[in-house]
Amino acid sequence: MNQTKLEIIENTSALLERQGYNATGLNQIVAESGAPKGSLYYYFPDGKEQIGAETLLWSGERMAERIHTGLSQVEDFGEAVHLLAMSIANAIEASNFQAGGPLTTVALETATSSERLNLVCREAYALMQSAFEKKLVENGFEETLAVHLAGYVLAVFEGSILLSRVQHSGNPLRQAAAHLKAYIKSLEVEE
Amino acid sequence: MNQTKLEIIENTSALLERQGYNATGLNQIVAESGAPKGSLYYYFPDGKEQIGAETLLWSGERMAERIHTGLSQVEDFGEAVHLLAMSIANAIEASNFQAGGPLTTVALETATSSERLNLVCREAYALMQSAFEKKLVENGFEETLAVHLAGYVLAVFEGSILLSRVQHSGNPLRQAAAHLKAYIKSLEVEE
DNA sequence: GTCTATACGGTGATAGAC
DNA sequence: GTCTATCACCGTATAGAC
Repeated sequence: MNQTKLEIIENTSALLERQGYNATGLNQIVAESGAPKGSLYYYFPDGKEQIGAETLLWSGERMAERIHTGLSQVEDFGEAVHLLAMSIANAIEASNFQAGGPLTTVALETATSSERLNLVCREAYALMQSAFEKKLVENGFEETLAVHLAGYVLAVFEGSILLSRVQHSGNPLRQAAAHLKAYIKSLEVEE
Repeated sequence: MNQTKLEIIENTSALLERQGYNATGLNQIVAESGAPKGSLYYYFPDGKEQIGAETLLWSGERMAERIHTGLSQVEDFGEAVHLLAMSIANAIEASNFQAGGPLTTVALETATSSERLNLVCREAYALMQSAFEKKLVENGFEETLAVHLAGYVLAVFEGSILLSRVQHSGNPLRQAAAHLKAYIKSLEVEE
């Protein structure tokens, strides 16, 4: 990918994370990314919606990677998920609660207002869910259970990250991680 | 509360639920609510932010009520939570995924950009969490566990409602409800 | 590929008549 | 209490020079 284009996407990702889609203007994107002002519509002929779509897909891929590498630190799934949640909680606090993933806010803003952005959000979440699912299968979970459980884990992460950002504290995420770990352990025993 | 003011708040609540805060304009609010156009700043001297704040608090109270009455249908907490989730899943589908609570989107949009709205979101979530917590205490859960567990339940609801809205299917919420019920049952046994 | 200038609609907010 | 008129500003998008 072109260097300028990548720079636009990277900076847009950060803006969407902080402000969401509707609050982020094109002027702000070119200002923050330092990209040539006249080249925006050259790289993204469809305008803002295309910038959003490409940014969200790119972000989803990076998030899935982060989940994958985070989970690979420990073999046991319950422990690995707990560790990952703790590291995210620290990162959210360090960012002054402006981090937490660019997807959630935009996904809600566009769930019914832009089909293009909605579809790309679905794909991004699917990538993240797959990362959890893969680790579950490695841990010996049966395939269909792994899919459902991965969706549940994703929901817990998203919900507790939301509460952490709103309450300006990493604790909701940390407590959710503890409950999630306990639940997964109870499933591992039964197998 | 005044009739006109209430009508503005009710309609704003629906708009925030569908579109979020930044996508909702004052013109749209007066159009949709049928309220006298000139009276907006009479009832809400601080403008849009005040409309948002009062709407979110009002919505939070109503959501907490709904949780309370929903949970009171069944005695057992695990069963009650499951039943509530199922009824929300149906409601979300019936709304074409435009429902799911006005808080989540606005809470994320304003988490770091408006202190006033952030504080009112926190209060709204606290009301909802209290509704879960109260039921847990009634079920014999120890106080501090009840608080933490209520926060976890709230996170699971928020996260899985998000996924349901994005994926245009009530299933993420339904599956999360099943996992949540199983986890709660495992805690009940231990007590 | 990148620039400047600009079109055009919509935004939140205010003033002053009634 | 409610209306209309109007403000200054910002949004996305486009045109045309270079």
